[in-house]
Amino acid sequence: MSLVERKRQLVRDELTEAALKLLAFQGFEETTIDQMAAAAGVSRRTFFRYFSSKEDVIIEFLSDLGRKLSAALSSRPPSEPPAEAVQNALRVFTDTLWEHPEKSRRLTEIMVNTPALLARYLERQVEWKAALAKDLSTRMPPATSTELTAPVVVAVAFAAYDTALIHWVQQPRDADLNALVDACFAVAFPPS
Amino acid sequence: MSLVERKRQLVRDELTEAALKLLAFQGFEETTIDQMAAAAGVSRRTFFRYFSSKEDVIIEFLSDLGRKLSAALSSRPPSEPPAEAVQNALRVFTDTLWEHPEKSRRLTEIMVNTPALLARYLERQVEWKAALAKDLSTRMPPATSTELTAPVVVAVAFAAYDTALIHWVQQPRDADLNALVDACFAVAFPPS
DNA sequence: CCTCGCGTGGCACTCAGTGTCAACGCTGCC
DNA sequence: GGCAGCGTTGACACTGAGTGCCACGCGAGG
Repeated sequence: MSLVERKRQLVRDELTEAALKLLAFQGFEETTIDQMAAAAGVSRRTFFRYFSSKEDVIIEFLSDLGRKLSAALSSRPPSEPPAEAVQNALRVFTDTLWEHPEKSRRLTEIMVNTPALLARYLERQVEWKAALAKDLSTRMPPATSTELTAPVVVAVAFAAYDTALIHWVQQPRDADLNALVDACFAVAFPPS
Repeated sequence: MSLVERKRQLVRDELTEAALKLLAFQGFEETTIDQMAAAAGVSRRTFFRYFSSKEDVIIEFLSDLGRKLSAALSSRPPSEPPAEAVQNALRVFTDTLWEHPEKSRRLTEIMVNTPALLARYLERQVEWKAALAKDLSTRMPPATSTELTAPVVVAVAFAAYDTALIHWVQQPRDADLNALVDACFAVAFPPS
């Protein structure tokens, strides 16, 4: 990584860190961009050169998750049943969180409990779902499926995952997300 | 309804109608509140006395749907299996749309295709889900269910419904929403 | 006739987000 | 060393969303 790139990364981290500190004891709505910028020692204008909106400071950590999700799905063996393939693809989500467990936990907590952020998250999810449904429709057994099958399976999988995520942040800090996800998937896709 | 109430309703309708006209050939983002207010012949300040945000002009039609949904669920017979009860409760959604078919179709189309509006819709849905899950958990067969079962069932039901809704607006104007919903539910809750 | 209540419009203000421009610093080249 | 080019930055101005405040007008009732 070049010098300029590392400098950019430094400012970026400074900004997110400052934002997290402020959000911790004020809310999200109560925190202004001026405050975050000032806390990170840059101007308001510079803030917008790193993040396109106030929500982005928090939401950014799931920015390339869409690509990772698509890649994960298409790398599943074609023989795998659709529901199972999506379920396994969604593990990259948990894996990504596991790279920074404590930070991910904090971020998810804030995200779930802040309507504006949750809305942005769900907004992104709509795109992910569309992409995954497109991929998945190519691997559906043509006999038993309609054009609705793939989208519904994807939507159901995300519904299960989100339910697990929401319950996770309401539990003690060391709760096991994977176990919750598995439990939710077991309800959503009952083993027949 | 008293005189003042009818006057308020008149302004309200004027405002939504004006907004819809403007949104039709400009986008949502491109339409300003000043324009809507001016088109309805009131001041900007008055606009905010009727709608709490720009999105509200469009989203408002599903304002008391949450209450209706909860009522519908609790009026389902206790003997009904949970998934079926939620599915049947969600029919009030379609029924509400059916009260003004052509208008509902337009509104839904705009809503689904405008990220900001879709986000608001999903935001509301989060609340509805929480309420329904709470209701539903009281009618779960205790033997086979955990505390996750009710939330997952509700989330899956909404996932199916939303998938139907999204597909509905991509189809010809006279497409049957009920048929789509039933098809999506059949995938989400396969008859065992 | 007066006044109480309410809907309204106007005004000023904060904050999010964007465009523009001039200054600064680094890098490479003469 | 000086200079040109390029990217980062900060300052300023501007639009649009959303809110608080106050003063005006109007109908209802004493």
